[in-house]
Amino acid sequence: MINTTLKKLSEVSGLSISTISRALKNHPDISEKTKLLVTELASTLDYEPNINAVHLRTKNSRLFGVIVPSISNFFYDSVIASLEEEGRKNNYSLMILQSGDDPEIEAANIKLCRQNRVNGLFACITPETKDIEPFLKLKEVDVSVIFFDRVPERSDCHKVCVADIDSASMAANLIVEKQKKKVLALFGNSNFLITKKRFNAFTEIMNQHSIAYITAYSSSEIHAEELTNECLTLKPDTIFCMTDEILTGVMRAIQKKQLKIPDDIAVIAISNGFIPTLYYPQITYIETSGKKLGKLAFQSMMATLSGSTFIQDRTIESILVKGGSI
Amino acid sequence: MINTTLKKLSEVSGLSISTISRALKNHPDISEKTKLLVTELASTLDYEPNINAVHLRTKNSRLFGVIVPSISNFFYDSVIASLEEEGRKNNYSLMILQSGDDPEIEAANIKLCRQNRVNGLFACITPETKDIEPFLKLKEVDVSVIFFDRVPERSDCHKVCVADIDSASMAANLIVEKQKKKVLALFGNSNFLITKKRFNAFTEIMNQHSIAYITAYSSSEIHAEELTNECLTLKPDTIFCMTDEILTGVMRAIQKKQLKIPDDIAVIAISNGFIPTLYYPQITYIETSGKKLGKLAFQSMMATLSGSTFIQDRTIESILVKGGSI
DNA sequence: AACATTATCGCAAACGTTTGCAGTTGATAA
DNA sequence: TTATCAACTGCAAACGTTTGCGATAATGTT
Repeated sequence: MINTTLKKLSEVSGLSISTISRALKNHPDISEKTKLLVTELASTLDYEPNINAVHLRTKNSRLFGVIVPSISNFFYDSVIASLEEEGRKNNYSLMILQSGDDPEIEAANIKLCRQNRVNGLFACITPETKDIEPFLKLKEVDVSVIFFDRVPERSDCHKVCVADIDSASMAANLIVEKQKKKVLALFGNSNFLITKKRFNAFTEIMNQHSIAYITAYSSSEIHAEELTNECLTLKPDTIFCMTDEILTGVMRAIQKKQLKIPDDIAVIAISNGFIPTLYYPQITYIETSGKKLGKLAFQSMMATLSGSTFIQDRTIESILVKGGSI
Repeated sequence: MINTTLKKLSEVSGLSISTISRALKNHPDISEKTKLLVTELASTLDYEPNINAVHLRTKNSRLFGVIVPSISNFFYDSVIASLEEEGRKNNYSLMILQSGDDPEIEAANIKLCRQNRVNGLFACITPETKDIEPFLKLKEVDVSVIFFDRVPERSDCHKVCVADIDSASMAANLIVEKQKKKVLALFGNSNFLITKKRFNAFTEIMNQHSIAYITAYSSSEIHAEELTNECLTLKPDTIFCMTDEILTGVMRAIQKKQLKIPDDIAVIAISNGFIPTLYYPQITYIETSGKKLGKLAFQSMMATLSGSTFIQDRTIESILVKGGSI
């Protein structure tokens, strides 16, 4: 059997298609009697509007695209959840796309957004994205792009990020406060602007207080674990982890070596908040909330959609969540 | 500016809309010269077909809906990733919907699937879903439904599940093998068929070998932690965790009490594979692979889509992954 | 030269909606 | 009776595609 359409409702009821259409959307031209008749008929026949036809006709998809590296990620998970929640409130749907950090898939995703005539796009770019022209070209067809988390360096686009400098400073200052002497600091992908900023902020404070430190970059759990194993020979008293992935790798190494936290070694991380709570004592971390980011990104989107030409460049401030790891 | 359409390409090139359309899809009626001209024009004007119009006209969305409780979940994450991978290969898109285990949102999601004219639906029902008629009604409009993981009890629908009885038996048998004497067994939501089956399989083996056991149900980390704290006073030598959520709760309690694994207490879990690797020693677990489930579910979908009337009822077999926790 | 064949291409309808405008009622007022 | 008005409802075009069919021009065949 085929789907119920306005035409079918029209045939069954004897009313015209336009009357049916108007009755279903509570148009004042239609009498209450007719409305009741039509809505009842529609529900018994399980009528659902064909959204393709609606969007084609109205030229409004009420759809946002969102491109993330992967949905299997504590941080992007919560960003998506938050975007969806806001979207639901405002009657927008989400088309979730994963880039896998592959620029080619990213390009294909942008194409999908165009084909689907999204009203807006939330984008988190890959480490290898050199050319953001395809994103900016979307503006020509009236779709606004909000970059989030991993954003291009140029200033003529909307951005929403978690605190870069502040979060690293907070971690560094806590290390200072706890009078630590030798720090192993592990940072994420060095291609990202956020990594550079955090690196600079962190090391600056270390330098100011003449705290010895070793730094390294790592983008995977396994690599972080290996790095930790190597560097533990240098006897650091503290390890700083810029991401959840790094933290899990570091913790594997620490646990394997049976080191006691925080006595043998202290740990502090920047995290979305789940992983640190799995250990005992729980890991002290600087929270970078995906939920807050999603909410703010949505606000920016709504602002540009309602005509604001102002370039949005916002930051989520971090908070310190104390565990017992330092 | 507005999007480029076939009409616009037609006006610019002087060719008819139909010729443009056929040229772009490499129709044999069109000469190579014309094709080249059209494709070049299309790419300079950034033409992307309006997918709404295409779907409306062709009556084929090449879209699958997938309803999960939440995408922030190790298991459903990997199911989705797998479905997407298969979908990409077969040129299908995914509409990802979260129910939040709320039957009302689930109903709204089904409605969305109808509106979007999905070709098929992968559904994981909520614990409170009593009436699956809305799902089955989709068959009337030619969309096939594959239930996965949490499935209805009735037999007239397609299902793909992880091993229920086997995975519990494997865990139980390992406990027997290790000559454990007193087991705390924590199971998930008691509404689910899979929980009942695992419960029965597990307890049967315990009974056969006269092993003492305490059982309880838990659906959250916090509750699992509380339960563990209470039951630890009974001095079990082993804890069995049916889900990752339970495992994290149990581990919190164990770590807080500073118990040594596996000497003070042994732990064994049924898991998707990530959480058990975070601890040291790593937790021994029965793997229930979301990736495999996704792949199999997709196969079932393709089978029914290509006309098979055979009721698919498949199971992913489990494998034992040894850690050092028992 | 007359005809058949092939290679190209265009016309127009259809998919299911929405919506400006015009048409049809019935009642009321003059 | 006729004009006026309000309350309803329908007509038809448009959104951007796809596709069966028919038209035209070019080529080959006898």
